[in-house]
Amino acid sequence: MEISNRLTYWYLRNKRDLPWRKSQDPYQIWLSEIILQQTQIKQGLPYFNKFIEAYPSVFDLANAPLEEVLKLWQGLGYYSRARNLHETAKFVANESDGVFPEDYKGLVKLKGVGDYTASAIASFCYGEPVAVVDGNVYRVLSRIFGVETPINSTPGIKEFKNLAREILNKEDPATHNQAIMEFGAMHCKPKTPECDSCVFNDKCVALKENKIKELPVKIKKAKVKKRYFNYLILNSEDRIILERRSGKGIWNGLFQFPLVETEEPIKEEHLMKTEKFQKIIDGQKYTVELFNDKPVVHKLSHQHLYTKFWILDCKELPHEGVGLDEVLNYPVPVLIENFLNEYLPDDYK
DNA sequence: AAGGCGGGGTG
DNA sequence: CACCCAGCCTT
Repeated sequence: MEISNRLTYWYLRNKRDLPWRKSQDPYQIWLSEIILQQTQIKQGLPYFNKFIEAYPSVFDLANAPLEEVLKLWQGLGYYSRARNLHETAKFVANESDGVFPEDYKGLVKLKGVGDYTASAIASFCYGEPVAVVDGNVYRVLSRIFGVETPINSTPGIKEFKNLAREILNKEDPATHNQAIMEFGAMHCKPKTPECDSCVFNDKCVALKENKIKELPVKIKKAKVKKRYFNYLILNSEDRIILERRSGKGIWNGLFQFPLVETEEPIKEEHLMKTEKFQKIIDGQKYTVELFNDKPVVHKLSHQHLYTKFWILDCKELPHEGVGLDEVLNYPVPVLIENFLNEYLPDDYK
């Protein structure tokens, strides 16, 4: 109880004023938690406001087309969150009268809702005494207790969940959970924690043993892969070809131009010999021009995409295509959006 | 148990 | 440059 009291004491004086903290509506809490998965509040906040404005209720979200939801989500990343969000909204609206499950057990069955998110909703909305463990909680607990078990190992996940349970204030789990996360985000920060003014600086094991910089321990993951993208912008009378990505890779459900991916950087002569290029150009006349002399490097967490945009001016498109005036209505990766903002004439924006 | 999935921000 | 972020899903 001692730890929870200190966290709450700190929290009540330092907490940020955030829109979802004014609400106990499971729809709003759920929406905020999905948006904030692996996402900092500063980045997620404008998206939360956009979504609440566009979809005030779970029925509004459920009735929207997936493409519209993806377009609103554009730029936030991890797009499976948006697809799961939409699917869960349809489930709650159509199969459950718009009522969310009212405990952890029911919540965790929803698509896109795991242990963390179910615990957050259950404690914030219903006061269920379940402990949240997110990146902030790992950091705070590992430092206060000096736990060196890797946070992304199976034993680590169990150990930290148990620790979080032990210190949980079961009288007010909502405030406790908010407090420990906010404390981790704003005070017990990864790089520059403010130990001098910390409410735990009399007992923090990491501080005492000078291990602040080493904790929490995390197992390193594989390094980034390089990929070489060549996008073909087939332009005929201000209409171009867009294709929808599908499958298990990046950007599933988003739109892009016809893509030639190669193992190595590629020159124009080689590009023209590729199967995809021949298929898309289909024997007709065209002129080709490289839009960007140096490849655009787009960095994801685990891939670096070296990208060239080739402008192909041709007589007709292989199919109807999309007018330049409506391209920006499609959900696209930031890489494509950035290109379009350079390529499109101003009157199309 | 391990790998994949975005984009923005920090030191 | 490395590391982090109110994690989850699939294999």
